[in-house]
Amino acid sequence: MTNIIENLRGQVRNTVKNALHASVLKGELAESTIDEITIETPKDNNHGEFSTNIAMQLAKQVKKAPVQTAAILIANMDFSDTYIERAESAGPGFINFYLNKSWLYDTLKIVDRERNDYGRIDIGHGKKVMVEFVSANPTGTLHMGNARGGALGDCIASVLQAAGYDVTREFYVNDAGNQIEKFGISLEARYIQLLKGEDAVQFPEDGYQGEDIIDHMKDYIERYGDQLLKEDPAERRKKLVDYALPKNLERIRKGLEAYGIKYDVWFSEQSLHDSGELDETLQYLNENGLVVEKDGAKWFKATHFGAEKDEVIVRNNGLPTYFASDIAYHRNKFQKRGFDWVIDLLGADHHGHVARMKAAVEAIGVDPSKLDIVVFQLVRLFKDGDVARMSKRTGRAISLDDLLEDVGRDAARFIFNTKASGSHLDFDLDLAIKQSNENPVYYVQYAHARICSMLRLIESEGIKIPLADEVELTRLTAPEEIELIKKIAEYPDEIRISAQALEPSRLTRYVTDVASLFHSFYNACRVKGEEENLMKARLVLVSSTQIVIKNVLDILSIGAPERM
RNA sequence: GUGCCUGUAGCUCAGCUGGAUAGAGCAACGGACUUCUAAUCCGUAGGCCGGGGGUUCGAAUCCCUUCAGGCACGCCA
Repeated sequence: MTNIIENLRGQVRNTVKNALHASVLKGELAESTIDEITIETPKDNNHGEFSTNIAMQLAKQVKKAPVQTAAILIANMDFSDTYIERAESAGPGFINFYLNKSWLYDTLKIVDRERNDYGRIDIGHGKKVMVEFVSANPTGTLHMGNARGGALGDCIASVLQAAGYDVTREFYVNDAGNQIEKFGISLEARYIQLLKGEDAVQFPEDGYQGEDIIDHMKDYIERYGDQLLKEDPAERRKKLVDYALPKNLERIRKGLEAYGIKYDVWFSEQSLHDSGELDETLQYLNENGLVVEKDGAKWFKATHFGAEKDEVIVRNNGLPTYFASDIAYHRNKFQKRGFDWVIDLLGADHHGHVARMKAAVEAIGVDPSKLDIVVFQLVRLFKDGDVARMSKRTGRAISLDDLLEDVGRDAARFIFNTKASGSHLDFDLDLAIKQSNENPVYYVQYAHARICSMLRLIESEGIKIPLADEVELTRLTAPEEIELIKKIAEYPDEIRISAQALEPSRLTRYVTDVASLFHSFYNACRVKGEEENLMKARLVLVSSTQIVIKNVLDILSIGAPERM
């Protein structure tokens, strides 16, 4: 639960703040106001561990050149009880801070103490947050878009858990409304076609063309025969939907589970109709003057809340729209179930939903900042060097099941989390399948397996992996060792940033960096066979690296193999 | 036409709240296995940060404009 970097940053910030006070008190600097002292981490090692640009920001107020201000501040700094060794003015007026190496050795002690919990922080304070993701129509199978949304949503949820939030993963089941109608009509058409021939009935223009619909009906006929031919059509469609829908849902559930995703709640849209919550919501909006009638339909005045246009919530045939259910659904999330923060994941093709959903949340009296909608860009699939166009209409998309079979869960989850959600993702199927160095997931897993192998060998020779407190960590001085420890120290802060940005893709990059620094260390330094104290110190470092890699892969739900 | 996303090395992408000399992986080229896993490492090369303006001590980052690609603009979800 220790964020090392954050603590150090705090030390630096306080040092600067105190120096600023002291300088003003002594009359060396004019009084000034500054919102916040920003402490940044320079990318160049020669610039120390931390730096601040305060002297440049202050230049105008104190009417002094930044370099001069920096010098005054440095002269007034007190480093006692901190890890800071020295501060230097550099460049146009930066102040760079150089730390005493002991912070690195203390880092290894923290990792050793926290073990599986290393990296966990508590910025969430147990706040209740829901992450709703995938929520695919149960009328068909899962496709590449769902696969990206799934990997992203699940990892966002895990990162938030690691950051101290109380997280609920939820799948919204669209088991009501228009698309279920279409589902029924499609099933019915296939049912009749299978029994009476292709030409017996025309397949509806906007029906679901997928093979799975036909398969469902083949199975149904096998079990129950043709008795539904004589049935009233509405009743017939209902029976077919009642048969196929649970099967689809079960298949979706199993597919996602194989992908490493387990939901806490499967929430039924129909339940909002049955419980009366949908009607209540419509009534609430109506009573608050947020509904207008036009052309026989009822519209929600989304424009009142900054949206571009109003939205139909009840059609002129009297049926509520999907959007109406979604308002009731969010009312349920916030008000019935008391979530403090709700995160919805949406594919870019639904980004039009963002503005109206925000408006709707405000309309039901909830602070819209409590709703975050993460819009992720669509996936372009490459195969044999060409774009493999996926078409939902013809049902020829690559399914999640295909993906898991061809690519595997680890590679798929890793690749989907290498890109920021906002960037378009090219998924190279051939590369993903390849078990070679071109495929980044193996690079990380290999580092882990390599460490496990080293530790196994050492232990087989009767040497115990020592505790960090028992060894001379100051023996670790090689640049490869220092860089690796620094990277390990960053982990808790990396969790913090990933959680705040809702970007787990940072973690795949982070863990790749750890692996890379480890491999460099491995090639530069030997462990087994070294002088005993050095070997022990390195064993602690190697073991810490293993812990960090394992912890990150756990968050991403990617396997950490002990052998490869 | 309007709105949103994206434009950074040959390819795929990082670049946090504006900071110091723009990074990584892959591909290319040259090296390293009698020693803890070579699915590895070390090195070389590769750039008008789409273009043009502006804001300021300082811009890949912020603002305006323009070009290119993706997506969305329904009483579908």
